[in-house]
Amino acid sequence: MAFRNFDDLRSFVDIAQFNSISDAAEKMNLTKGALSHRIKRLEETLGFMLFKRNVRGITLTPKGEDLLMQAKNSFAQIESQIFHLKEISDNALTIGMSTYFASRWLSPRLMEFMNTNPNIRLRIEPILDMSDKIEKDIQITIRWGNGQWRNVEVTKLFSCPAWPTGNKDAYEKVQREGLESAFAKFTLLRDSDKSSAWTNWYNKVGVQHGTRYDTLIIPDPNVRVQAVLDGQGVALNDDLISNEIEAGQLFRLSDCELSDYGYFLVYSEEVQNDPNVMAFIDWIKTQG
Amino acid sequence: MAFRNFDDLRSFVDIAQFNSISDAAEKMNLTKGALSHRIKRLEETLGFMLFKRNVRGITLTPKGEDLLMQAKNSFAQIESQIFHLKEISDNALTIGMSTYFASRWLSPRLMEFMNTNPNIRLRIEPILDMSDKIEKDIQITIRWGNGQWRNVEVTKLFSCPAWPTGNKDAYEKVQREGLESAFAKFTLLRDSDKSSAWTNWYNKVGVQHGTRYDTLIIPDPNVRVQAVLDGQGVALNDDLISNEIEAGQLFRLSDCELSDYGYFLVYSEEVQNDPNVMAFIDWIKTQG
DNA sequence: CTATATCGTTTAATTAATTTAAACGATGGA
DNA sequence: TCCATCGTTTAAATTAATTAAACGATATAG
Repeated sequence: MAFRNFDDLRSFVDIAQFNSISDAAEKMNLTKGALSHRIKRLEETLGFMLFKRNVRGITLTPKGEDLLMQAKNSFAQIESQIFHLKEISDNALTIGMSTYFASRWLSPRLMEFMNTNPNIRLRIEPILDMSDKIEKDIQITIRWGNGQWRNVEVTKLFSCPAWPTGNKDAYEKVQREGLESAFAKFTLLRDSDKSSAWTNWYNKVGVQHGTRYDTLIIPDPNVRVQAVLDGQGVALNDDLISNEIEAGQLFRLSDCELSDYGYFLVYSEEVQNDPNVMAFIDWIKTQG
Repeated sequence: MAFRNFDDLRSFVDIAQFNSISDAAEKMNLTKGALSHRIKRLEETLGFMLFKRNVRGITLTPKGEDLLMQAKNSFAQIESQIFHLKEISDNALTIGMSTYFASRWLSPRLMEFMNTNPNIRLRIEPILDMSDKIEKDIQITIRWGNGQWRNVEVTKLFSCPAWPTGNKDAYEKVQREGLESAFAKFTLLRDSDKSSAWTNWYNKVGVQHGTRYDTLIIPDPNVRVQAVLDGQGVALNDDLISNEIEAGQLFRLSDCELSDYGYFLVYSEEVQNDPNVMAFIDWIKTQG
C-alpha cells in the first residue's frame, strides 16, 4: 500500500522544528489537538513512531530523524522548483532567438526596453530551430528567413539580405578563378536540411548547380561564422557580420544577394492577448 | 505564501502518467470530476498551468514537464526512504557489535539463527562505542569488557580473557629483555580513553608502571589487530585472534591474562518485551 | 454536413476528513 | 501535595473532497 500522506509529512517537518506540539500549534495557528491527530495518523500509516513523547515535549526518534532529513530535503527541492516556475510565469516574457542575433543585434538595444518596461521580466532563450518553441515557454521567436512560415503570426522586423561569405582564401579563389569555378569547389555551409537559401541564391545569380551533397549543416549561426573563418566552407550571411567584414576577416564573395530575406517575429495567435508580448512587439518594430 | 498541496502534487504525478483525466480516473478508482478538481486547485495555487487541455485528453505544459520531473524524483526519494524505514521496523532486530566480533565469532554461527527464525529480519550494525546505541535503532549490543555497565541489562555471553599480544619483533624483544624492560618501550594500544584494561593487567602481573602517555587509542578492534601486526605497538587481545596466533603472525607476550573479561549482551530493560530480542538472547546463550 | 462519441469542466448534493474545544491522564517541579 | 504543562482523546462542529449528472467543445464516422 503506497504512502500518500504527503501533507501530513510536510506538517511533520514543520512540527519537528519545535520541541513540543503545543509550541508548534501556537506558531502554526492550529490547536495542539489538530497536530496531535496529524502526527498520530502519520505514524499509523508509516508503521513506526516519529516522536518520542516526553513529559515536557517531544523529541525525534532515530527513524524520525532519518525521515525528517530526507523529507526536508525533498520538500525543499520541490518548493524551490515551484518558486522558480512561479517566477518565470509572473509577468515574464520569453523571446527565443539565436545567440547570434541576440549578441549582434538585440543586446545593444535591449537596455532601452528594459528601462521603459521595468515590470516585465524578460528572458532570452537561445534556440536553434522551430521545434524548440513548443518545448519551452517561449512567447515570441525571432527568425531569419523569407517570412514563409505556416500556422503562425509573422511580422517582418527588418530586411537583412544574405550573400555568400568566405574567408580570405575563399575570396582570393573567387578573384582568381571566377565565381562559378570557385563555388564548385567550396563546401556550402547550411543552417538546416530544409533551407532552400542556397538554391534560391544559385537561381538568382544564374549559375547552374546540381544537387550538392558536400554541404555541412551547422544550425548555430555563430558556429557557422566561425566555420567560415576557419575555412571550412562558405555560408550565406547577413549584414550582422559587418564587424568581421570591416576587420578583414570575412569577405563578401558576390554582389548578388537574397534581398527578400530578413528577420521576422514569429508568434502564435493566442499570445497576442498578452500585453507583455504586444509591448515587446511594438517596441522592437521601432528598432527595425 | 508557502506551497502546501503536496497530496495534490502527488496526484499530479500519478495523473501525468496517463493521456487523459478519464483514463487516470478509471485506473485510480476515482471520478474524473475529482481529479479535475485536484488539478484545478493545484494549478490555482501554483499560478500556472500544468496540463494543456486537448480535445481527446491532456498533455503536459513545459512547466508541467519541469515540475513533474522534480516532483517525481523528490517523492520517489521520500517513498524509498519510508520503505526502508518500514522494513527496518517490521519484525526487525538490530544487533550492534564491532566488526571484529561480527566477523570472528558471530558470522559463522549466524546462519543457524536465521534458519530457525526465518521471519526475523536481522541486521548487524557496526558500532564502536556505547553512544552509538541511542543514535540508531539498536535493540542489543554485544560488548567486550568486565560486565560493569550501569542503567542497562547485562548478560554474560562467554568469558574471553585478554592478554598482551605483539608481532614477532615484540615477542623476540620480550624473550631477550624480559617482560618489564620490553614493555617499558612498547606503545600500548588501547580501545578508549576510559578503558582500565591495561592498568588492570599491570596490576595483575605485578609490574609497576607509571602513567603512560605514549598510548595510541584505536577503537576498532580489527584496526587494532592490524596495528599490532604492523608493529605499531602491543595490545590486549582475546581468544578471537587465535587465527593470527596459529599462523605465527601474532604472539602471546605473557601468560598473565585478564580472566574476568568477556563478551556481554547489553540491552535496555524495555526491549525485553520484544519477542525477537528474547529469541536472539536465548539462542546466542546456547552458543557461548 | 450532421450525428455521435469522447474529452474536461462545472454544479450542487453527498460524503468524508479535519479541526476544534474541552476534558483527561501523566509527570515533574515548587 | 498541589499545580503547571505536556500530549491524547472524545465528540461536535466545521471544512474539504468526492460524486453524479449535466454541459460545452471538438474531432471522427457515416
